[in-house]
Amino acid sequence: MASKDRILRLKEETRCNILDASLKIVKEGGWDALSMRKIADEIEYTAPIIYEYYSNKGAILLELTRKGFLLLAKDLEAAKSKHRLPAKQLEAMWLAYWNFAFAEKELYQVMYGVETTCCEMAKKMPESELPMDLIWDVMVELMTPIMAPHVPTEDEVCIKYYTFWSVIHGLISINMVNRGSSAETNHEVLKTAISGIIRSITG
Amino acid sequence: MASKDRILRLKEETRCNILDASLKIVKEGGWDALSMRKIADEIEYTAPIIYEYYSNKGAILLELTRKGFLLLAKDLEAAKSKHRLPAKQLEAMWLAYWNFAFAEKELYQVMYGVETTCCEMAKKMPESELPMDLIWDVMVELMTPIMAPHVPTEDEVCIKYYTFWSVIHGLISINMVNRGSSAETNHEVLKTAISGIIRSITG
DNA sequence: GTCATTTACTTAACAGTGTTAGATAATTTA
DNA sequence: TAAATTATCTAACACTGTTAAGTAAATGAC
Repeated sequence: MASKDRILRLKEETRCNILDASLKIVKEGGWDALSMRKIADEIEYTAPIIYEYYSNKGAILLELTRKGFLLLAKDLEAAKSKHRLPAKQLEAMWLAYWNFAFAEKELYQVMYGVETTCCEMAKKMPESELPMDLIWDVMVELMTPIMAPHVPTEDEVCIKYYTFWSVIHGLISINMVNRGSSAETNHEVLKTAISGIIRSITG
Repeated sequence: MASKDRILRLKEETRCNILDASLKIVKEGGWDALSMRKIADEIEYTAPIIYEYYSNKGAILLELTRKGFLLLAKDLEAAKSKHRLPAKQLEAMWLAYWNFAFAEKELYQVMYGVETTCCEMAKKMPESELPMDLIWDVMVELMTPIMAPHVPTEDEVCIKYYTFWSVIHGLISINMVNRGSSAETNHEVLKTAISGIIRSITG
């Protein structure tokens, strides 16, 4: 029954190919260009086949966001591991977050609903794999020592965390929509914001 | 030739009706529900008629964003006029910005490309009516005295302004996508962020 | 008032979308 | 080899934005 395994492996492969094809199409022609028939073309099948791997187009987008968050989490972990001091780690992580958004622009877009449909989608995500919940724990762990000697309540940490997140995400999305100001200015804003918040957190 | 005037007035009215109908449809069924045929239905015409008022669907969205920014600008002006101290004015304006985003959720979405298509659109906007350029002047005027006695360079003001904007917009969009945390927490974040930045600006 | 012209509006169609049902070809099982 | 299962495709449905051609109504000139 080794053939069963081979078939299962092939199925897993086309499942993956569908995602790859989708991302390729989006990278080439934007989110509007993404259609079931084009995906099918790319993987050399006809459209209905896709529905044996994903229940609908939304499921594909959902899987792409899942993939995106996994990648982001990996990047953040890597950034953290490059430093020892919590403050430095935090700074490196948010910088990595920023870099990810532009390196994987299309993924970031689907992750944070730069599209209405995705917006609805994000709300349908199972609690356990919510966007930033994965990273939340790590961040909180970092922020608490930074705020020492003051021992923050959970609420305090929460507020600081959301502020942090907002600054970065806001900067990114304004940059994407509003074609932002110069790259230098942007990086300046980013650094100012990060160090400013870290300073405001430091006890 | 008074009939000419009446006809022109009627035309202007249906032009407006198209926008109203669009907004109504979006408010009832989300951005996905918006279609030319549904708009036509709403204004009791057939679809092709719309193309005599707007060259395509994108033009309708563009006009909606324009309308949105005008409304926002009015709200901000009103908020400012309620205070005398620059710091208080600035705070009130950003609070008004926040309130607008949720009171006119659909407009805010089309304004800041919570949709890919809109994203592209925003880039096509004529320089003169760029999203925040209208408000820019007012903000800068406010920030300079706050930063006194230090006389900031244009770059410094720019960076502070962008930081401000990012915090608020980031908070809003994270809230919209990620169904945010509790309303109290959010308001806390908002106030913390606003007062924090104002404090960091104050010379 | 009649006729020609313009304007207002509709119907029909094209090419595309997501999605489903039914037919067909290929493979595996008995 | 025959039956049953699986893989795949074709055709269709109900939409989408958009355009071209046709029809009815209002307006103009004589």
